[in-house]
Amino acid sequence: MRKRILALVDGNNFYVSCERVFNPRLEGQPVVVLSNNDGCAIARSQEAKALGIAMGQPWFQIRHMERKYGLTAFSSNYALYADMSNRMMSILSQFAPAQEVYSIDECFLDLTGLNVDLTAHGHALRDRVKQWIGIPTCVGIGHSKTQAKLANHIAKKRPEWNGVCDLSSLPESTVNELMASIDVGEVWGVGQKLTERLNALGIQTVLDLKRADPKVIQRRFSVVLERTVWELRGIACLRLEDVSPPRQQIISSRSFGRPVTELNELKEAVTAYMSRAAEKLRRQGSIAQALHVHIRTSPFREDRPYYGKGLTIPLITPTDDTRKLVKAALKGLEAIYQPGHDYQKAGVVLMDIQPKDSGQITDMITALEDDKATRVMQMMDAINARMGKTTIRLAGEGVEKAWAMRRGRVSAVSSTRIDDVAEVCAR
DNA sequence: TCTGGGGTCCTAGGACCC
DNA sequence: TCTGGGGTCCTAGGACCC
Repeated sequence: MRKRILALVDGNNFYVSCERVFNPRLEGQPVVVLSNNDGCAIARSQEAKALGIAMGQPWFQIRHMERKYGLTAFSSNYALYADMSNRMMSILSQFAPAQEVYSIDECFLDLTGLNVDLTAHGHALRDRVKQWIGIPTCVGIGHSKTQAKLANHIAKKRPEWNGVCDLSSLPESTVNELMASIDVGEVWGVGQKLTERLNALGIQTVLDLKRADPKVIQRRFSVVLERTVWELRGIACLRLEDVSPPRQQIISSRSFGRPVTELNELKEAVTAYMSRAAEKLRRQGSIAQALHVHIRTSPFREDRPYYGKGLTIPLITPTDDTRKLVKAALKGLEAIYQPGHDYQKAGVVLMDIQPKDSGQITDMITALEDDKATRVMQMMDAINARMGKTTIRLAGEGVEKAWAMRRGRVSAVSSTRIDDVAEVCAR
């Protein structure tokens, strides 16, 4: 059987690169993008990494670097990043017969059977993305997803590769040398806990893991890690998922901009979060038969007792109706709410998700009601799609939204909103 | 003062059944 | 006094990823 050839392409410091496209003065400067609520750094430029800023580091710990080192920070602007991502994925799709969009900033490409110089092909797609949308990328190529991931890591960390590393064209001995020089913790699927356990067994490098006995790994760890061993050896165990399966659960949860104590405000937040989750549910043509609602105080405050609780609620009949889902979620919220706490976060999860048109047997009255509800929801979604999110929403979401998150440093959505384009041009 | 959000998969263990 | 064992289903929690 012919070996597969897979590439992993990803945007370097993707969110930061998106901001730089519309603000070229940030080139060469330390830049971070902050999480929701401007809580912590979730993307860092090379210069920011060089300052020692860690992934996920709280903003309050690094904000002094603004003055000291000229650090620039942005609130996350997901509308912008999603739009840039779509453009990037669309360009990359031209370079391979099959593509799996793996996350907002990376995709796998199936290059099997392509009669080209793979390294040259990698440089060509990299140049195209840079030229057309201004995003720098790196390309890793190998015989499996895990190899492609590893190759991408090499392309990113070692400048001598010029952003493209093709393990599939290298002699086995060279690949092994590279693998011997990389910690096992860099392997896709090996996190902190597994690294510790592997190290305890004397498995320190990627090569050590590649050479481990798959059966022993399966017995002492899991079938997942056994698969990783085969993948490192160039035997592809993971398929390219070019059609994205519908979500099995849909989460909507957020920290508040300030502590919330009143049940009424929590109700507003849960109503808003469930509304967003239900929109996603309908967009993928599904219904949910259970939901989960949770609230908690800040786990970082040592001066107050922690309180967190969640409740899963089964629904008698599965639905995609925002009103029914909100009603159930609020009932759950009332059951877990305790007065006297400073709540910091709330969230909802839609679960037991099924396709809507699965041909379930219902009685005629239920069918008529469902039909009416479907039309109401369709109309709501259509209006919101045209006029902007939350143009029409449930009254329970509230108007003031004093609990809403802080986003003090958000950039303009330069690629999609015409008002913002004007703003960028006026700079 | 200030610490993200959204996912997947696997495993262990309990409940239940025969 | 003796007090099974194996299979299946479900759930909670762990680990990982970006």
